[in-house]
Amino acid sequence: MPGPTVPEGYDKHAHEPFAVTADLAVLTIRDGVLHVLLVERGQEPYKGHWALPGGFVQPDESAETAARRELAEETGLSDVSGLHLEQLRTYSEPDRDPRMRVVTVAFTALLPHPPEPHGGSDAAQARWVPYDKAGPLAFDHDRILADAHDRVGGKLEYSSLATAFCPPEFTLGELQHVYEVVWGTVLDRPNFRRKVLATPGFVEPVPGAARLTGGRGKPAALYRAGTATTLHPPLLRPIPEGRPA
Amino acid sequence: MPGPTVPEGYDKHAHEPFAVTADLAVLTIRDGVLHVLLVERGQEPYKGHWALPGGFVQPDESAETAARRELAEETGLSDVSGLHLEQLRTYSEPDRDPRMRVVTVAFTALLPHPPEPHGGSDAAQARWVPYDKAGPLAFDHDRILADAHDRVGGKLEYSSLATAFCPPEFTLGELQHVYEVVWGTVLDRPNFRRKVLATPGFVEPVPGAARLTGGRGKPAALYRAGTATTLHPPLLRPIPEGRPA
DNA sequence: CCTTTTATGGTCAGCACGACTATTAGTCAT
DNA sequence: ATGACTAATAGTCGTGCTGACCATAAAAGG
Repeated sequence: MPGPTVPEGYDKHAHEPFAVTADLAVLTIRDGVLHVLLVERGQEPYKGHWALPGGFVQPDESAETAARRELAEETGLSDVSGLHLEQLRTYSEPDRDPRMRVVTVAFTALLPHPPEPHGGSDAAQARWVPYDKAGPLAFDHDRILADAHDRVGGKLEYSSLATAFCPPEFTLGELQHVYEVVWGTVLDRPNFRRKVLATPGFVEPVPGAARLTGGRGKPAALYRAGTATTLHPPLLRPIPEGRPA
Repeated sequence: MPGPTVPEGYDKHAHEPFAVTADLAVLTIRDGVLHVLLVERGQEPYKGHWALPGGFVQPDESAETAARRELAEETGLSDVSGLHLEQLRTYSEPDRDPRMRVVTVAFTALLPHPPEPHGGSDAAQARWVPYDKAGPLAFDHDRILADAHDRVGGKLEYSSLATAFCPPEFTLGELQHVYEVVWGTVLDRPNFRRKVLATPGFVEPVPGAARLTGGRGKPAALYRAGTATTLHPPLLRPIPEGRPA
């Protein structure tokens, strides 16, 4: 395999030092509130500021691989293979890092059950922070986080993404809670139920008359994520339109 | 501004030579068929193969800026400021370029009226190729192109993206044609009309009783793109579901 | 003048959806 | 126990969107 010398046909400008990182917007629901995983930076720049977890892509990694590796490191989870990880977009403004040229590929990760506050391996410290209170972050991470929230909120409409926030077996109430928390709305429970059950492949009941205990009220039937990835018809969020400008 | 030396807090691995490129999936409709802009590679690797247009991101550019610059160069258009350009995703597999580590940020561009076959400035030659006949492309460009098509097809449902394929003033028949060509389906004309006109902000009529000539049949009223970017409710494509696997 | 073509207008049944009420089945406090 | 409370589930009903049609208007071409 040829080394990193410049082959003919490539402009030499290509070898300006581009560093490539993978940053993660890890979202979960804790205590009924949307939370995001943040780390406190221990180095300049933005030392002491909170930031999205992430790190450099290694020479033998894809950005996806790097993101999953970072996710495992930061969350301390042993098995991140089943977690939902999705590329968000790439941020490449020349001045987004004051020190050098860093292009970051941002990812969105969704976790069902929040692993305890944990301490990342290399990161200074990592914490779950309510999405609303995720104050000014380092670099352009505020925008990345906002983009991630937008993307997730939109994908809830036409994909079965909401199940990624839920454990393997969940109740329809838990599923509805995901929509309400991410969208910041309140949904009608019977109507939500009717819609979900009428969407083929969204969820499938757990046959063994399984029921969930623990809370008050009538026990709820358990469901598993179905085989469908896209929802037809979509589950539209209430009245988000009306801003034609 | 500090030079490209490694500041403390950055892992030295960050400085493995990552080249960053911006590649474009430029789509348009010619003669009622979806076309994509391809260039023939004049250099190894993949010399003689067709590929998506693109090029290296310069040190002072964002990927978006580089993409728009490349778009102007490849299409020969003087004004690309009004064209729809959207980041698709980033492809970073370590072996996607046999020579060196190249991370590419892919973009999708939509053109209303196809500029003539043109000859790009630096590229060997550029041609409009029907989407169906865009044979095996260089690198992983087949997948990029397929991803672009998927993305565009999906965004037609819930955004006013279709107007980006149309000239500033267009008929509802032309707009419908965009949907039919991208989706590969046939739509009912009266129903399409009713739906589009009922969606606030999608299109607005050109007041000056303007009408289009040139073809057979009754002249059609002209419309402009409205102010809305997202469609509520969405314009769902017929029967694309049913594949729960 | 008649056919062809395309745009536009309208009808009608089915059903999806929102709003709402009712019932069931648990926990908890007294 | 017993009643209050909570949450899940079931059902109803009217509005409005949708798909499948049919009909008419306005041009071009023979």
